[in-house]
Amino acid sequence: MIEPAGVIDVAERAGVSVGTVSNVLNHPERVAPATRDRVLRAIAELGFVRNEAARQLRAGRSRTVGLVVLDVGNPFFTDLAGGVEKTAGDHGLSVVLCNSGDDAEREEHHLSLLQEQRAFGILITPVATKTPAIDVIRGRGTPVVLVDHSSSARQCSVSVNDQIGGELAMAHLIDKGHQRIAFVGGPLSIKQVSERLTGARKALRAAGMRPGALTVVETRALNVAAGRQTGDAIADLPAKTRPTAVFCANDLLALGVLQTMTRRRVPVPGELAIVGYDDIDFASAAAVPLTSVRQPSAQLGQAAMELLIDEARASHSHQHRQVVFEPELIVRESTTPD
Amino acid sequence: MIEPAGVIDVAERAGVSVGTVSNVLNHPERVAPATRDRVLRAIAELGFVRNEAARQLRAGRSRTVGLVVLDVGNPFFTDLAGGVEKTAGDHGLSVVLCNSGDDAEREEHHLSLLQEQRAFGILITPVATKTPAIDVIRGRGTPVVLVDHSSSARQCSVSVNDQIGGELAMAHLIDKGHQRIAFVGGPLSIKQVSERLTGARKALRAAGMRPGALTVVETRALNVAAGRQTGDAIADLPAKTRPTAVFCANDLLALGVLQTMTRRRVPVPGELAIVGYDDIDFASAAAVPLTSVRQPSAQLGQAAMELLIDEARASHSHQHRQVVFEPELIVRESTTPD
DNA sequence: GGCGGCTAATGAAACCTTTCAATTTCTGCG
DNA sequence: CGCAGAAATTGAAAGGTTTCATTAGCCGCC
Repeated sequence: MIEPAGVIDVAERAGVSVGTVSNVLNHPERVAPATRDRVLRAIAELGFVRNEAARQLRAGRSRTVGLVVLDVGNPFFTDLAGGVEKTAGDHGLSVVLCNSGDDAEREEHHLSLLQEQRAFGILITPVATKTPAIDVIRGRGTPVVLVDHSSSARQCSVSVNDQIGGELAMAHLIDKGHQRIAFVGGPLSIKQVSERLTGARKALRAAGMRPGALTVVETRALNVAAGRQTGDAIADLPAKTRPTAVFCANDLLALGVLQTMTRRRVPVPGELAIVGYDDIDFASAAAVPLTSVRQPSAQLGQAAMELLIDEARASHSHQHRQVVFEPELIVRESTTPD
Repeated sequence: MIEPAGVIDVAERAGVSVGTVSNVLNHPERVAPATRDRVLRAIAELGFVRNEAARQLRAGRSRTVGLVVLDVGNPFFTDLAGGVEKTAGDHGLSVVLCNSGDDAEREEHHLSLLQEQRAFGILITPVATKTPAIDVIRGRGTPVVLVDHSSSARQCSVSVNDQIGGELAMAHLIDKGHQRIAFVGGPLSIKQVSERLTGARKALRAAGMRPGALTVVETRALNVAAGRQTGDAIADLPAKTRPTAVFCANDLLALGVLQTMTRRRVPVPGELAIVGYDDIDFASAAAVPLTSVRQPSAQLGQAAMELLIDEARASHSHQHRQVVFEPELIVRESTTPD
């Protein structure tokens, strides 16, 4: 293990000053080609690697953006992360992916780490609707963009209209003639979930059906395991009162429900139609391909990153914007009997 | 946007020296309780946030470990990342997740960023078997642990025995009476893929079958799309020469193949049995629940992180170790006709 | 030959924290 | 009351880069 070389060593070897070395690294056009080559050679010979900590200390701000999501296990978020990372890369920024796991404490922990790192900016799908820590961070001058979460005009956000998504899903089920429908999702404190539910209720009213036609089953989490559990609860109901369709707040839940139905030989969609949400890759590969509400996840990530960059670069003239995408219903076998 | 406060401001406000402030932050036991409280109050009042860059500059090394994986879209890797992150968190380290996407160039890019950040250590599933950059990094004193990749004694690694996994899968198919089997996976340059193939061939020999019984279909990638494509190619073959079983190098491929078969009404496992690899959550939720080779992904991550910490803390007395886990075959409907 | 105007290169200061040897303050005891 | 020893606090140095006001070097033109 050799002592790592610094700019000073490079400068010495190349016979120039440290300032010149720095210029070769950051403003190559300012230094004469001959000198530049000499410096570059010295860098290669010494195996010099720039110390990002020192650069950052001087710059006062890092080149890293934090992306805090609710669940890395959910392909929706990894797709979104893909969009973020691509756009970030195009602007010379790197991304650190943080998983809050829908836990406010972990979210807070990640946020403080990001602040200590003087993150360039933060993209976050917050656990709670009201997160004072976020305002504090923005108050300190770090741009923050809310992702998959609509918001007031006081901050930038990127989202998909969850009410419309809920309406699309519900209207589709009503259209197929279902009279007893269950909404499966939770915790309801998650905004996306409650909005989708609101949309579903709206569709119910629009169709002139009584509110009792929709039963809400609140789950503890939005993953496959919770779906399986809920599936069992539903399958246990007597066929007469059992819902004939479920609208799940995301695809993981839907896949869990579907899995239980398959195991317990409840025909889908014959006895139970299922609609999911997100249209992840696995939705179409499921036991019965899932009808699902598609969200433009990668575009969402891209738009969020672009907003963040705008807020960072034009900090004074920046106008907060709320970008809202439209979801799209993808109909598959889980709601359409052959 | 207020000027952010530094240790100096805090010291001034609390009426102590900067050294004491630093001690409150890093060695609270060294400072008298009364003083400590005064400093903590000043910190709260000023909204002081430690500057990680400066701390790092002084320390010479960061508290971040890099985890470079082949595909964040693959749940196997996100599960693995979960294990890594948990273990890292327990030791006060944070993790940055980097996606190489099986592209050597992106891998290299991530590695240089990690070096510039003076990463505490690096966990990597390398794209190529031979990656000189890794040796250079280790030579500079940064611990590196290979993940899901066995290796020579000259470095730490954590892996699951892929040959045995291949053998298990293949032996199972042979046991079910299949005589024409396809191996689907690629690029074969990925070690995990070629090892699984080697294991499959071994099982073939052990069963006394001719090598021609196994056809190798090399894919461009290990994702659902590649699986769908291969599925079409297989389904296009005349029933007489078509394999009666496929062993896919991972579950994403298997799900893709399965999806095509379902769409094209080729009965699974009736006309085509399918075995996957990794046993991701979605494998059991598939159209036909997938038989798959389970890997202890989270444990893998945990073990890798522990090895890394050992290498970092006991750098001189450290003995490189190769931890190898055993995979396990999970049999489901995709290979067992009712 | 001298001088203006230009490009290229210089080097010290600043960024903020941690460390550690040195100093001050406290405690208990003779 | 003084002193030894322990405990608490101090303050300057170090860590590696970037910035920017200066200085040096060069060219062409009067």
